[in-house]
Amino acid sequence: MNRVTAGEIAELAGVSQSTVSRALRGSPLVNSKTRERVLRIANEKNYKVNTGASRLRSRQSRTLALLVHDDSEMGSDINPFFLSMIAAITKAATEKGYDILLSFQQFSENWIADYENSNKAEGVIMLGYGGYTDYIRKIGMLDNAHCVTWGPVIDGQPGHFVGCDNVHGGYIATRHLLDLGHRKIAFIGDVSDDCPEFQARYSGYRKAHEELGLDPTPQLQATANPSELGGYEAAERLIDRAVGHTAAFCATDLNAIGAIRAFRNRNVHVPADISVVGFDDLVSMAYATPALTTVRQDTAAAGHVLVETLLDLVRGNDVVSRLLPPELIVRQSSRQVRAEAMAKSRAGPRLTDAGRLDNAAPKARFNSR
Amino acid sequence: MNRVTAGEIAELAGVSQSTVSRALRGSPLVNSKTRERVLRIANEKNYKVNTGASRLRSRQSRTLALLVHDDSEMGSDINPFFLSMIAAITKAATEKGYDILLSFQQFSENWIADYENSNKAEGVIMLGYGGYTDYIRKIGMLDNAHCVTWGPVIDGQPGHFVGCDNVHGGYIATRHLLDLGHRKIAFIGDVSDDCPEFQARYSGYRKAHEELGLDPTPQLQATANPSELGGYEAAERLIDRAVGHTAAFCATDLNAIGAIRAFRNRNVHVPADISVVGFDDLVSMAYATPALTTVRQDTAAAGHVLVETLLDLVRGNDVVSRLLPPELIVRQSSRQVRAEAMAKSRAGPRLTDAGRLDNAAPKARFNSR
DNA sequence: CCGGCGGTTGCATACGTATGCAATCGTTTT
DNA sequence: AAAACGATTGCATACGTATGCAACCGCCGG
Repeated sequence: MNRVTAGEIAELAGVSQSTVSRALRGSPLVNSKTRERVLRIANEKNYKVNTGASRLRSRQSRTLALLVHDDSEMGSDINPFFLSMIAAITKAATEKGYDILLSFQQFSENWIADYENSNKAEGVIMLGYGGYTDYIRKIGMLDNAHCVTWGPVIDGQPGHFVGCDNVHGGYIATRHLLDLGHRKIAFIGDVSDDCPEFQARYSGYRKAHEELGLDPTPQLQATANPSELGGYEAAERLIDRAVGHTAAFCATDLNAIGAIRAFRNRNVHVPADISVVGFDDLVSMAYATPALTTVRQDTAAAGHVLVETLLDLVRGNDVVSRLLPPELIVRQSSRQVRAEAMAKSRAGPRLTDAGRLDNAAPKARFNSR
Repeated sequence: MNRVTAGEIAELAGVSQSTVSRALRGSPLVNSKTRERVLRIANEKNYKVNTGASRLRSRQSRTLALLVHDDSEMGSDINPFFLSMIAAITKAATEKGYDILLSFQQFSENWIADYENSNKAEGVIMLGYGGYTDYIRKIGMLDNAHCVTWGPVIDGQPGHFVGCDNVHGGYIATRHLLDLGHRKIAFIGDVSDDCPEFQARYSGYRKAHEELGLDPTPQLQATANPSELGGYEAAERLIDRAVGHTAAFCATDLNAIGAIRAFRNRNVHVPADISVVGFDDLVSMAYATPALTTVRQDTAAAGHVLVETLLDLVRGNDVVSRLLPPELIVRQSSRQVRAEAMAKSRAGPRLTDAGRLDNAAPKARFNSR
């Protein structure tokens, strides 16, 4: 516990407490010689400004709350992508001199107001509340709500959002597969209104097709909740439909991992028989077998933009929702379509497999990020 | 910003500010009828206690700092295991009514004192400071340092540590391989003084051997820093040594993933030719190919123990360092040793591989955690 | 010589809460 | 009936800082 107060530092420095406060906060009112002396003594005595008093007097907390949606009741782990975002956001906030109050919460009505009413935080960043965008938009309409949400950015919508350009992400992923010669490309992911992000990825998928005058049948779309198991089940349904797909674009990396496992179980091998592209670029995707071609979201950039946007909001500046550009990372799960593969849409016994293919493939680049 | 104060609630409720404060904090001095009325009004007006004032007056912050070592300058991502720990710790703190202040920091001398001097936090939990255990032990000697570190627990050492029982973890992993008939088991991991955790895992590895009267040669140990690449390089060295190992116990899951990739590149297949066991049970290890047999550290339990230990410390109670029991999770990367494999220690062309083995193996349990 | 001005400093105060102490009131004990 | 007691409430204050305002000092221009 700190027993040293600004008053004691003042006494030691032969000045008043006011001057100590001003010196520490970098006020131009203080003579540089005085400031130097005060800082030296404060440092010697290991003095730190008492945050309680500072917050009370200044009515500022220099703290941002980071709310991460906790869906652990659904048995699923926290999405690794969010964990990467947490680190990025925290570092960005630290750079700006702000602390991060971390919380994993179930959804409830009054968080934002609570954080600000109690002066625990000056603003809130929300992560993983895709299912609650409607409510968040409502919150966003309140002028005094300092809240930025990582999520779908929709033109003209109320509220403040920062998100990945999912349409473009879906586009480059699909375009990559089209460029490899694939013409029957499945889409694995939820395209319902519940998941605007995934809808956008699907929309990019359609856009890439339309550019080439193609019109993918709805049969090629398989709904999956954004987990590994979701991808697994969706891929099974897809195989049973026998639509002749030679590639699959999955709305998330976890979907992709699940789909690859389902394909393998049915003796459909990636990338020999089918190419797979994911979305997110989770850390471990470079380690998967085969290493996953995917669309990377730049979490470090996202962290900076989220924090800067929120601080603008806090300062009363005008703020616009922002889209961040994703990037295609080509690894080993996607390759040129083979004529024979076009014919093979269902499982059958095969001798080749992922393992051998790795060796047969051109020397794989080791992507350890 | 909260314009509602306890005084205003008091006026509305027809009581004094003191009574409001007491009612909100659950003091037994308040009549239950009065308390009810105060709570109702406070709720209606969406009143929240101003944390600044509360902290100043009570000299408590009801906040714990969570310091995560940032080694991003070394190009490596944050260890996924720590990310899992962060979530667990935060949830445990929330249950106890404490907020978590999250920070990713380079190592510096004065954190703990700084957090407490400024009354930002009542205590500190440190994650990922394996390389600084000596310094942390010194800190631990200070009576007023409220700090618990996730790390190696060593009998009689000063300071407060909570950690996994790495010796036992190493033991059960190795014992599992021995039970499968393996007799030449490699150890991949750093056994230098820098990494007491890994030393402990190695010690468990030796203990399992000694129980059967075996004495693994030092040739079977390959040093690796705890990354995927470290495991990759160590495995390559191991293969070149041609010591005839049929199994490998890796100090971390990332090491294991890297090693499996290196083996595959040399046409040594897991688990056909060699069994591999990891350590940590990262979320994605169930998705790896083959799904990794590993030693799980229960992060949820770790979070609870860390928080409870720290709170005990804050309250001035006696505290003992605690070891948490790890658990062996058997998946597909380990299997009974084959006579022929004993002879084959170097790479040679093979037709079988992980993919086919998955199908040949007894129906693999899908472990999605 | 005086008024004034820029550069520094100190004084006094308020931020909103938690808590020791005194006060009040109704009830029980002697 | 007086006294004592328990339950409940209000009063008054201090926590440590940030900041408006006044004060002070040295110097310049008039």
